[in-house]
Amino acid sequence: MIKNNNKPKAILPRGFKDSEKQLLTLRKIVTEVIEEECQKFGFVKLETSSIEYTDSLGKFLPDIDRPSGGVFSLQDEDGQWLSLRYDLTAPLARYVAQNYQNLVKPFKRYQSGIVWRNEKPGPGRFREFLQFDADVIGIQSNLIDAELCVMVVNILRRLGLNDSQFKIKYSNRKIWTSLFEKIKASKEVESKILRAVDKKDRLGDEGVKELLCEGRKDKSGDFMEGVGLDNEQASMILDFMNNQKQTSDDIDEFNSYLENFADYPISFDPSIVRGLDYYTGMIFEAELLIDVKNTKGETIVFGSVAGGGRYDKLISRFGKEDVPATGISVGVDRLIVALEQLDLIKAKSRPLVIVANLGDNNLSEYIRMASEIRDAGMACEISFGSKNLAKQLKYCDRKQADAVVIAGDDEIKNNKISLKDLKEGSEISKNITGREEWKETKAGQKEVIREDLVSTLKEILKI
RNA sequence: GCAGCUGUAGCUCAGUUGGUUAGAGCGCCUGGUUGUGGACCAGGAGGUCGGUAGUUCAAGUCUACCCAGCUGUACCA
Repeated sequence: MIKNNNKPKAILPRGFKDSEKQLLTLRKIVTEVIEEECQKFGFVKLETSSIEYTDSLGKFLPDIDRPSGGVFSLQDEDGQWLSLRYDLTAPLARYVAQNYQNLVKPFKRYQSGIVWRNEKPGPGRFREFLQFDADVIGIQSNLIDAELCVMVVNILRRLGLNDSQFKIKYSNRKIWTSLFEKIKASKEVESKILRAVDKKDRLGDEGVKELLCEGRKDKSGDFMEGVGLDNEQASMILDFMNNQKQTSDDIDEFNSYLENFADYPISFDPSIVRGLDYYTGMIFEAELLIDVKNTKGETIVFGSVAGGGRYDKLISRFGKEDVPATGISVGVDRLIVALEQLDLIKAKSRPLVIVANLGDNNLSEYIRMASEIRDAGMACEISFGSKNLAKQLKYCDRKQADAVVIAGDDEIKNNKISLKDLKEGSEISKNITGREEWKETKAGQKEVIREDLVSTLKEILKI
């Protein structure tokens, strides 16, 4: 007996998945809506390469201990480190810096593509996923940030969400500066505070406070050290984080655009922080307000489906002068999960007709019929395997075919064909219990003359 | 990375105080049916019990270590 010991296991690395018809179709539908909306706002499509030099992606240089911390990296023949992109913004910054002279400014581009992250996958979080980005390079004004938010609302509405099912929250990085001065926070502590505030949606005010002070235990009982602030400092931060009444010059300008969109669900929320270091001004996030269930049927905190903000320093990293920039990313796959649960999108596919094969002596006729059906815009395949009709019908069932053409020697001799509406047949069969009755009923089946093949199929498929 | 939990058939799981040949449901395959999908009936395939070492007359069951998965959490440009 041959042992399997040394053969590779047919399994996928964790955090990766094969994308099958359903997902691919939905991706296409959603992406088309997003792209159309971007085009309406004057954005132009760009595709950058999947691999970049690691150092142009950011500060994550491979080192000996962690050759790829967060990113998938490999070393080129000349010793240079290359990495798969982890988002679409860093490659955009490189592209703009590289082609700055030739670009029309402001440069508005959108891009849709797979990105890779070498980190631990969680429920609904993969190491390879589809991201969508729209960015504007070269406009200082916060009006364009507001316009991006309006565009996101348009997109979500067009995908079928109503205004009670999502909201856009915005804030501005700069408003924290004065508070940090008041509580005399060092640069390092500033980062820790923002990181704690960022967890508000998941941990609530209490959780954030624990993180700001002595630390907190997670669900498994593991203890996380806190920032070490005293009670008074923590309270000031919590008050600030929940104070909806603040403003700043940036926010005023942003709002002057939004005044024209009073019915848009866009509101200020100072607890929006988003990432770190990277953003320099306005920041925004699209949050779904619906209950989303995981594969086990448990309700989960879904988090944001889109987010972005202003990053005025990203392009100057390449030794150029500062270029103002702002942009938004959409997590398309996450959005699809939500839209599917709300039953807002369905993957429609071309109706499929199968020509049953009841003998190779009729093959020429089967091929002619298949061509006619395809010419009429339907999908059609000829059964080339078993001549057993039961097996062929089982195949039709599993393939979710809509109709089957049954034409054996008798039919062809008499210029007839039998057409079976599989969806109707499946309905009829629910009321049949006996085997003989089932066989005789030929549910959903009718006989027509050969010339009526295509027209009858169109009737059955309602096209 | 840290912590908790879980590893028995493709999937979901049962398996008694350690005791003979490790089971069930679902799924899969074949036949009933070379001219009718479902249901039904009959039969069948499929397991290094996560791994290694140990305790024992005897280990799926007990012990140690390792590995993997899940969940939480940290980091996340």
